[in-house]
Amino acid sequence: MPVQLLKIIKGKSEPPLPSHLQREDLKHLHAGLDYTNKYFQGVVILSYPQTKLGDGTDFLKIVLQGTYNSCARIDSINILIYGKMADDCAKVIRNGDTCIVAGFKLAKSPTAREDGRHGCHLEVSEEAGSAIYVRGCPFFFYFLINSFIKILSVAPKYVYTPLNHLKDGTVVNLYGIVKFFKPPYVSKGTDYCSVVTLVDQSQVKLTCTLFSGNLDSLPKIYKIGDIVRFHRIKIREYNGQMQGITSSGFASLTFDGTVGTPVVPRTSSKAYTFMDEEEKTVEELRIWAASNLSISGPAAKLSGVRPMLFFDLTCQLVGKAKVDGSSFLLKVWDGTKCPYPTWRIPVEARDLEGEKILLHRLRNLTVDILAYDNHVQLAKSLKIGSFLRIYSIHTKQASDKNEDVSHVEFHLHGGTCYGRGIGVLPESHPDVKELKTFLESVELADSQSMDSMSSLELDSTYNSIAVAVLHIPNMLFNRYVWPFFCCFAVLTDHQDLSNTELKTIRNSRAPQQYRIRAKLKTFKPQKLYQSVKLHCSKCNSLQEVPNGDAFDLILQECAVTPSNPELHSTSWYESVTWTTQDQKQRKITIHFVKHDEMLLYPEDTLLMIEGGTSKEIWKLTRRFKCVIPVRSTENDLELLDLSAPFLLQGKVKYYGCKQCSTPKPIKNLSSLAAEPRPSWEPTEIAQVLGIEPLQYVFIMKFTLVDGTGALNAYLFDYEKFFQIPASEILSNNFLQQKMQMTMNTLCPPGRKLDDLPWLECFIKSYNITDGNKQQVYYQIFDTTVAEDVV
DNA sequence: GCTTAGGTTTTG
Repeated sequence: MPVQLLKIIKGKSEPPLPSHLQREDLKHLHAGLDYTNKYFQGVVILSYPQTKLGDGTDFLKIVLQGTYNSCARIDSINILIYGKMADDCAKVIRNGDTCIVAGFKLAKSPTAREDGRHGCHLEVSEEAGSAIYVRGCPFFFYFLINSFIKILSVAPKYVYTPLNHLKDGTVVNLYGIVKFFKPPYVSKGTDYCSVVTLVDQSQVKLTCTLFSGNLDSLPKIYKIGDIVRFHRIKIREYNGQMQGITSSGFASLTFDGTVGTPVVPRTSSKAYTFMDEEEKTVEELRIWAASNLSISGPAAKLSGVRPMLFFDLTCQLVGKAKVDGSSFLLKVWDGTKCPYPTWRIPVEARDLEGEKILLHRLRNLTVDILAYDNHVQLAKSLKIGSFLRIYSIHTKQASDKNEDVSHVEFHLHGGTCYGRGIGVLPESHPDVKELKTFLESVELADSQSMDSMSSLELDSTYNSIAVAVLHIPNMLFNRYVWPFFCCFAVLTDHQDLSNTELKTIRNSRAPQQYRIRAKLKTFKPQKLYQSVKLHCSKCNSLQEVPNGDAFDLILQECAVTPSNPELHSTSWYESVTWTTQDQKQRKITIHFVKHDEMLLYPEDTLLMIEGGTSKEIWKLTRRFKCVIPVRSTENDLELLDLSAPFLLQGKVKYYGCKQCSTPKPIKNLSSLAAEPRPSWEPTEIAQVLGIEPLQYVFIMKFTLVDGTGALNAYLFDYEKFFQIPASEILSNNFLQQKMQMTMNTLCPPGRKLDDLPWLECFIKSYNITDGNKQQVYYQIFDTTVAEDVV
């Protein structure tokens, strides 16, 4: 078997390689030497399409990256494979596979000057007695390598054309804010169609007509104000205006347009570039839109519908039924009750799809929506239980025959004017999460009331639910609109204590607990970011959060030590080395920790990195679950100095206590990796690595007054007081704003003492002995800033 | 490779 697949079992190849073979390093390959008993090992980083030579011989060229040469400038070599072996290899080899090539001939590489690879290439064929052993790279690893390469490569530089610079007959990339859209619908041709009108800072509008046979490859726009990035859209002139139309290779990303929400692209494309620069563009468009476009507030609820209007409804599908050829019935609910009697469309029981019990139980909360004509096909395909946004539903008032009572009808008329149509929202959509939670609370209330109430009483319960629901859109609105947001009260947990005057507290012995009513005269530090510290719960020490420069310095120092190739690709991680494309040609080594080999998701993967900069590490944290910076020693990988974070997850750097940590071998991570679905919790990682984790904490000094006296109380808070995790505030502008707003409300700058708001909170007193002097201190506890609306 | 639609409410 000249081409053989190997498995690695406990670090050894299975079947074992012939014992006479010796491994040869890339740098020892020189023309004219004898390589009969040598083999070369490398990772496939590129394979060209299989071809035939002039004489009909099969031919395959692949590129291997050596794994023994992490310092060398040239780290890859071309392998030319001839005859049947080329055919065999083409069938099994993929990027990321480890290849062992034995019985090769060495020849001068004619392309070395252009491709920058080794000056020689290896030639192999069955006739020459060569053998190739391939160790398959698990698919997930292959996927990770590609993700990794994409993140750290110099990404192709896309140029984006402003909407006022579009020219007829060009294919361009562009950004825009969605001013109007038709959700994808079935066209009269072969494809789905979606019409999208965009606008940007140039105030110029562009209507794009997008076609695709694949519903998924059209942009995932859910509301006006979303932001899109289109690649390779063709510009044409139509009726004297520029028009966009899908061209081959069209791709799109869609973002929520709300200022302050995470910039996460919605896309069906697995391979897309999205870097800091793109994030900045989206944020700029969001800010521009917020002050230049009027984007409507929260969507309507069934409890808010009026007859004779058009509205968009976010709802869940409970039942569906065919009515006739040109109309289709959708039974939906959103947890609120329509204030008018609504029509019921009679259908045959056997035509009605949906859970009978649920349909009956929710009969007073569901409404019948009739979808016509072109919407029928899409309506038919909807899954019961899915979450929908139905655009431009028409409510019509009509009287029942022979009766005076009128009812409201819900029509989704034919055609796509005004964006009329149906969109399926993914479960991950924030509005769906919100709706789901609400629906669950309604169902719960419903099932509880079912036991004790008659059906007549049930109806009145629904009415009261509907009243409660009316407040929800306001809450939604205010979460993101800061000028209307205010926290004006401080709530406490223990309701049994009554208020104590500050004078009384100052005259009492410690330790004790009190509830107080006081004003916040002043607080320290005034620069709020200075209030964030790192705390060790074991030795109770506090320290400043190291700044980013310190981390960079440590990384630079570590990068001097090259990665030790002996430590690459073990039983529990796979390693890849990468040379940066810039002048410095730095080596970066990534060790992907294996867990369940079936897992395909970078976002669940932990990796260790050697030789990266902090910028590269942050890039990796955006795509992978955890990043641990490490360095090589002779025998093992180890953590860096504990002045550097031992782990990065999301936007948070996790530090360990220098006094209390006793770092254990990195190998201990493999025990976590062996779990079926590791959660990679920072605390668990810290534990197996022997790290005593430091926790981010807010430390502040509040000077409180109440007319009877004043006292200084310390705030020591991980999350509870501000409802903001201290760990996240340093990397999140939005949270910083929120904290500043909270403090401005508790202690408005420039306000006289009389005009300050009253706060209620808990404080406890305690004694600190310093030498022979005893002093009483006060600390705020069990207190949360309440959010409310002015 | 070509078509589909090309925003501006149905008339059930």
